[in-house]
Amino acid sequence: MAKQYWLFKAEPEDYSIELFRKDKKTYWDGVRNYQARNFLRDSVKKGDEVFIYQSNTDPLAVVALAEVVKEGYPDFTAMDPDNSHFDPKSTPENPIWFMVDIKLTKVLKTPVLLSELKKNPKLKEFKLIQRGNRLSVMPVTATEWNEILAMSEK
DNA sequence: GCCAACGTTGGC
DNA sequence: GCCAACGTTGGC
Repeated sequence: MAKQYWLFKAEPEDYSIELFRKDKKTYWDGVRNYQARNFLRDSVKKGDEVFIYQSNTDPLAVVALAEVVKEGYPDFTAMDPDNSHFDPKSTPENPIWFMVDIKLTKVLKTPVLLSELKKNPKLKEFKLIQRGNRLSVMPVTATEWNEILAMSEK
């Protein structure tokens, strides 16, 4: 299958890029939205590339690139009562929530700001900038991927 | 199965 | 802090 591209959102309070820089590799836990879950469980494949986007912070921007190193498997934080993402409905026999593992490929020298993405006419269709979008895992087309990368290298 | 109420997300 | 958008819940 051809390589696919994704965008993962993170709030720096939850998981910052500084921490990712230290970890190098991490499990992407805490996704509690069914549409995003379906992507993680069914569509995100090993070798796919991922934009890491920081939300609810300043600046709002795509800040790093990552690569999927392990495909969807049950999110164990949903089964840990002490975890803030605990969901009693998810059990080892019947897990509801899924995660993938990613490794850091590159921290962008110049983050691509949300405000810049919105200004780019080529990215009019990009899901992230659509009004009301709340998905924390979303597909990115190859065209969008390349365009956004190019914006970072200026 | 409908839909109002409620909670959360996330930009501003 | 506000609020629009949208997902989820629960009464009927």
